[in-house]
Amino acid sequence: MEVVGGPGRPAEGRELRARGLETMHRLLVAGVTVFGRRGLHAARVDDIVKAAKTSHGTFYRYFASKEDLFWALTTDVADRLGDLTDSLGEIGPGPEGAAELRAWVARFREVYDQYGPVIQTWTEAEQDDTPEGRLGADVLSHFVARLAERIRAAGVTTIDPDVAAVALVAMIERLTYYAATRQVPADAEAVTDVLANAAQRSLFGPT
Amino acid sequence: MEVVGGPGRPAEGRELRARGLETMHRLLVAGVTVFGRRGLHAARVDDIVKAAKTSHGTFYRYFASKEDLFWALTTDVADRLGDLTDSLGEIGPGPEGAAELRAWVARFREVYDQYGPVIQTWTEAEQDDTPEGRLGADVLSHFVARLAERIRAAGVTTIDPDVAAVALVAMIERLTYYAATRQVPADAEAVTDVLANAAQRSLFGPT
Amino acid sequence: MEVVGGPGRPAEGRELRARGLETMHRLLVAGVTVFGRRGLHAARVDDIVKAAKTSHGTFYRYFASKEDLFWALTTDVADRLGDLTDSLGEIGPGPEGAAELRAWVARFREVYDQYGPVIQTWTEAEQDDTPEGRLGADVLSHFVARLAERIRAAGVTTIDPDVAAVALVAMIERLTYYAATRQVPADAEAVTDVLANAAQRSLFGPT
Amino acid sequence: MEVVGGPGRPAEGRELRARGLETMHRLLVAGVTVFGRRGLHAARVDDIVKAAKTSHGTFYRYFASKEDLFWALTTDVADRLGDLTDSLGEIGPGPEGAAELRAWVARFREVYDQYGPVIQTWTEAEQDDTPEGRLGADVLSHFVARLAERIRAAGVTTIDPDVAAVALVAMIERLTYYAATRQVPADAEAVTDVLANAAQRSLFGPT
DNA sequence: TATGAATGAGCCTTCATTCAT
DNA sequence: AATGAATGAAGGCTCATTCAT
Repeated sequence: MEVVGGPGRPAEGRELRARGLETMHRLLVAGVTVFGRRGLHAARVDDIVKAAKTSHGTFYRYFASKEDLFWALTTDVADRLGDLTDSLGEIGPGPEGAAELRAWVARFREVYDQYGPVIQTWTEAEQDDTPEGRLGADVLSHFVARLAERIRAAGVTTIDPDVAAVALVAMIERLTYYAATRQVPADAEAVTDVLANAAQRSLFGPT
Repeated sequence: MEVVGGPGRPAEGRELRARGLETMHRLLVAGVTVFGRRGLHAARVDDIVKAAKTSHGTFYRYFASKEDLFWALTTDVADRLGDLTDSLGEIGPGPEGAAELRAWVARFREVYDQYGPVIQTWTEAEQDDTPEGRLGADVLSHFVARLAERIRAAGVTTIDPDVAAVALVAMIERLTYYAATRQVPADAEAVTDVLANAAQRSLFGPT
Repeated sequence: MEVVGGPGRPAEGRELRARGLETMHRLLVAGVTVFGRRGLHAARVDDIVKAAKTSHGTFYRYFASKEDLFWALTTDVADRLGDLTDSLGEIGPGPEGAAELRAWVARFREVYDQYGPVIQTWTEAEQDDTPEGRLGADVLSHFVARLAERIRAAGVTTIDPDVAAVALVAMIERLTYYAATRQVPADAEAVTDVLANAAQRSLFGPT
Repeated sequence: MEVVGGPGRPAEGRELRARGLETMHRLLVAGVTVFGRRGLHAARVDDIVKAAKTSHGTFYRYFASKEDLFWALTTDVADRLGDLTDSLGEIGPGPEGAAELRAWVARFREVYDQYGPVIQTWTEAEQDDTPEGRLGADVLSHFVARLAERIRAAGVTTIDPDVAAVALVAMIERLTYYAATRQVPADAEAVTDVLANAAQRSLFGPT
């Protein structure tokens, strides 16, 4: 569960030296862990700070609030999922389409391995009605819309593409979650196979 | 979003007169609403009490704590889902199987209409490690196991029944959620159709 | 140092029973004391709460913040000073004018006995630029303007009425303060005499 | 608002090179500004450090604490006011006395122009009960006592010299403050005239 | 049975001060 | 001599829960 790239921006426009950068990175990683363990509301800044082996004062040097850290992480995920979304190529009933779908699901899982806990927390009831609170939902909407477009492009007519897209994303997200948290007795590959398979078959019938 | 039957048990074993029953019922209903709007942690007793048009003191006459109310609701849902689980008959590639599945999905949606917000909150990270906290997860596990059993009984071998069951439940739950919260532009019937359809095709190929 | 009338309004529009009213009153009185002892910024809610023999939670039932309590007190003083301002009758070189002025100074001292600490805190540097922060300054401005008007009406020309008014208010406020805090070895009557006397002589020459 | 002479003593007894002196001077000036803007308690070291265009670490090379800086400034003002106090010559009903008083008020204003914000902050409630905290009050007391002595020496009997002295100082300080902060629509000369005039007339009758 | 006032532990946030470079 | 990162004690505020009426 390592956070690799995430730029992350300091509260104001300060320039950060290597040390500061490292500290902020530790906080981001700790955020993923703690939000994943307790959820946004129940997570205490104290937990995050302890996980990052730093102090309260330091936390607020880099993030304006607990929520700010969460949004920073959300933005990171949004970027990753945005890239992922755009990377879905043509799908279809044939083996190439199946391979494409499978590769895509595999890449989704990679993002999930890093940011899963953040994504899960998006569903923590109704992140209020602030623009930031809706960010998670927006990312998912965009994600779904793109998939629907691909399904439509593939000429699927036996099923409503929009609804199907939601259903698929739901399935992928939840199952990946169960796999990541080991609530399902199957390894990553197997789960990816099942997902790609089920998706393919739901859309196009048996391969 | 009305809570109809809910057994409802007072904090201790007191006998309740009509008025008390009424008050408790209002609290249960308010609980569903408020937990759905804000999640377990962010929900304030004050919100619930206001929604139920009663007072703090009264709340604690009926429930030992905020969590107690939540568990009461969870138990209600558990009962409902337990019944639902057991009601799933034989499924298979034929039209009878498809009808069975569709009817089952439709019944699931009924429960979801009443208790959706509670079910969603089950996913709020890490309901602690108390037995009650795990109740939600347990209910879902049982639900999934039963479905896996039915899938296995139907002779499906092209796909791992356990994994497939998780995937289906995930899909059903999430999509019903989107439909219930109107995040998906399709009416209840359409969504039920898509779900039953996709499930059937994932498991048995095209109908 | 007793706060008598001050309506004081609860955070929202709650109706208050006798007990609540009494608690709020204790908080207002405690506020005067503590703000007077430590100033607005250095005063801790904890101090106020202890002085009022109540708890943190209770404090926030009645006031949204420390500043809110302070503004409530400021509003009270503003009312009192507003009344006082309007009550200044005709002044002039004769004995009636002198008597009027003396009575007015005496009434000022009464207000000061109750709310002095709040008035002093108004001068705590630049209460920011919020409307509330400026309230204190505004009250004083109005107070001064009214006095200037009376001076002008009395036909004083040897001295700029506006400047003279500021000077008088300054003198009255500070000296009353020193008297109230016993930093000056003279009793209330003596100080009132000196003030009325000095004012009268500054404006109209010796009596 | 420039701090010119200020002895300036480093935290310990270090010798300071030109650069260090410069830095310390910038901190003293920044202190006057910031304390004036926000008061002693609300002023943040961060504000001062930013205003002086230096860093936290540097601040503590020169001053042991925020209060230390404040006391340094207070000591400076004390010196200036001490000189001023001693410079008040004979006053009396005649034109020489009037001229003396006027010149003295003008000199007071000069000090106030430089250190006004510090003097104002002296009134911030209860500078604790430390010797340093009382320094401001002590300076004023001494100032008042000296003036009272001069009044007594001038043979004034119609008014209590001690009380009159306090009243005059209060008037001078506040009015100078209003003039310095432009809360009064009159220029420096005019205010000085009014003050000298009012003082003279209060003590000795019309000139 | 119901109400609303009171309590206080707990969490978020700030900021004076110290430390490492 | 200077910088900026780090620290942690304090203090504001919230909210679950209890109490008195």
